[in-house]
Amino acid sequence: MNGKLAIAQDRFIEGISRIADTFGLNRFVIQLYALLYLRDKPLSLDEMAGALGVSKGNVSVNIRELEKWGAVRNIWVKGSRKDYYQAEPDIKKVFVNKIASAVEKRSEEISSLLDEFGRILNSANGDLNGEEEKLAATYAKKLNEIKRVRDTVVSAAGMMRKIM
Amino acid sequence: MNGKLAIAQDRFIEGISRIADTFGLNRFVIQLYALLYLRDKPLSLDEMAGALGVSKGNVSVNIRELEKWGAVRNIWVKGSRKDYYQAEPDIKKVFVNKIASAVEKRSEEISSLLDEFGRILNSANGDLNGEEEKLAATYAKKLNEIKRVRDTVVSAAGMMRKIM
DNA sequence: ATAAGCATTTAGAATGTTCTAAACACACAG
DNA sequence: CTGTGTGTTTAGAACATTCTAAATGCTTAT
Repeated sequence: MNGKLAIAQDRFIEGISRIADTFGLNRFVIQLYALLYLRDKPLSLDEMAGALGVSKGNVSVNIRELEKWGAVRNIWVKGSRKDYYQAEPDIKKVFVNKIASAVEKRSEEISSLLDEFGRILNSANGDLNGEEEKLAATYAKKLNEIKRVRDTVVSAAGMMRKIM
Repeated sequence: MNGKLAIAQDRFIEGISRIADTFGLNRFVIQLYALLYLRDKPLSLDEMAGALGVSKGNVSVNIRELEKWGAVRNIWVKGSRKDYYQAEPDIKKVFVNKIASAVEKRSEEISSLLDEFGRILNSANGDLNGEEEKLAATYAKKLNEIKRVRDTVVSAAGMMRKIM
């Protein structure tokens, strides 16, 4: 491959994975997707491992993570016994879906945490002295505030899905 | 403090920090903010360290992280030489700002990465054979696609700021 | 001046995560 | 059958992050 193209590719893959890293995504998973996305054709495990300078086992486990995201799919290549993978071409769909579904999932976790918090607060209601009553009231106020934050974030994620 | 209130508080702090962790946020920073937010009054470093079962040095460094976010502020308490900190009460503002500004920052990083990618591609333009030309064209197409994703995400973040 | 009470910094311990190389299991070809 | 080419799993090495306890340094009180 032409040297400049190779440089461009490596630079892109490196940069994009470093950025994704700051959002808690596994750096190498993103590198894998970036490679397949840029190349826009099916690659085998060995080709990916070679292109990224990494072990085959590593590729094996992380490509399946991408499959779970729906970011990548297994391709049948006639005459080869190898597994080939190709990136889902609609990157917008992949990316926005990933964000929106992460938000929705966290939102559910928060909801159930808040429910539990509320239940414990209620169950404490009988046996509180004056000072504790005040604290319990503060907690209850906070609980409602957080619900509103959750709703804002969820609705932004929904909007993102719509305008995508 | 009443046992049930303490349980509610600990459960909340633990749960919320575990959730935030999956977004790449430091778990303990979130615990600190959650504590101050729930209590809704100024606490000293020692009180925080005690409440969270953690060293004072740890609190010292992470509370300043929260200050940088604008999530917490230093409070003067008459007659005490200690530093007290209180949570910014408008959690929605804190939270939405944090998300929106993270998105904006990443967006700039992506923009400059894409610029660089484009420049290298252009500079390669002269000396490409047929096969390489095709690859370069693919790369260029991808570059534009990513720009559109970036714009979608940025505009969702902006919207979130508006509806907050 | 000296001591006491703080917050901060630091060196390194503890913990958590990611990666590799080798072992393994399976399918197919000869 | 046996060997070869695959993908997967695994044990532990390499690396990165987070935390602590102690050292430090600053400020105030006496």
